[in-house]
Amino acid sequence: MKYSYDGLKTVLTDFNSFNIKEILECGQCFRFTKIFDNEYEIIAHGRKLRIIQHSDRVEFFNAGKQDFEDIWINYFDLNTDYDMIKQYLWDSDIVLRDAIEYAPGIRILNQDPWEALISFIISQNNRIPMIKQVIKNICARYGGDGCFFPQAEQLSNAAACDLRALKTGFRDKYIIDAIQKVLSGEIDLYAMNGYETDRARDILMSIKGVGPKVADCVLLFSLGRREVFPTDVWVKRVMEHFYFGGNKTGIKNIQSLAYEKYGRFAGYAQQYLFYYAREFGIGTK
DNA sequence: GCCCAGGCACTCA
DNA sequence: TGAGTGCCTGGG
Repeated sequence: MKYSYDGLKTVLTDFNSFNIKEILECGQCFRFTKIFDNEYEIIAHGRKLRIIQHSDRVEFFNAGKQDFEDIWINYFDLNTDYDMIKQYLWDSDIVLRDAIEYAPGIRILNQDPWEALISFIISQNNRIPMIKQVIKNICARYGGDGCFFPQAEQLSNAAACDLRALKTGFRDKYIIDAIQKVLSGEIDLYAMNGYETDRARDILMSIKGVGPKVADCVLLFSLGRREVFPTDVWVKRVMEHFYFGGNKTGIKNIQSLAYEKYGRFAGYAQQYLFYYAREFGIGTK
């Protein structure tokens, strides 16, 4: 990886495994807007970033050298060797090869834990365009002038009916519970980096409306736990398709198989599989 | 009008 | 302990 700042933008060159479309549209984040093919606006960590991908370089607008080093390198997981990970997964199981080849530019973003928690609570029993809209509504109402994702403090005065007016639906009470647990200090998301994964998952699941799937998404996408394998309906379908002859099976069977086959890289495998499954509608016919 | 979507809580055997 | 059911909302 090489990068330089030209006074207007930071330009990333000599990179591998980076495709902005695949990164953003593999289901891990919600605050982005497509401007053109290979051009997106992303809002994260209190910044608005415009990003344009060319064949030989990626341009980060509104990102000075300091922001790039302090925020975006970590956010885009640029210090992780994806070639090594893909090679490991490629060797570990033949089923993954098509999925990796189909979207070799996927990366797992390192998002803010609070934003990830609320976003994935909203995601349950919901569609992606609707999830994006609800998050946008919350940011517009509580995120200040920049419409950034509001911290728990900024949401401290929100009542369930206020949230419901922003189209959260029945998830309003879940968001309220998350706000209360964080504000009271009962849960400190930013202290969970040092916890064992199982302990962190249990703590997350003590929040109303947070089950295994939402907890695993928070662990994978914002707490760096790349060994977890969030198993939503798409991942369940694709796993049943590839490993269980298209027959229904339980989440536990799927996850234990994933840990067995993909090991500490199960989270990455999940992303390749999810993207592949959705693009081809695997298991829906 | 009905069905369903990137789950979860709740109820009841 | 596991299966069944209802849930906001809006687009097909």
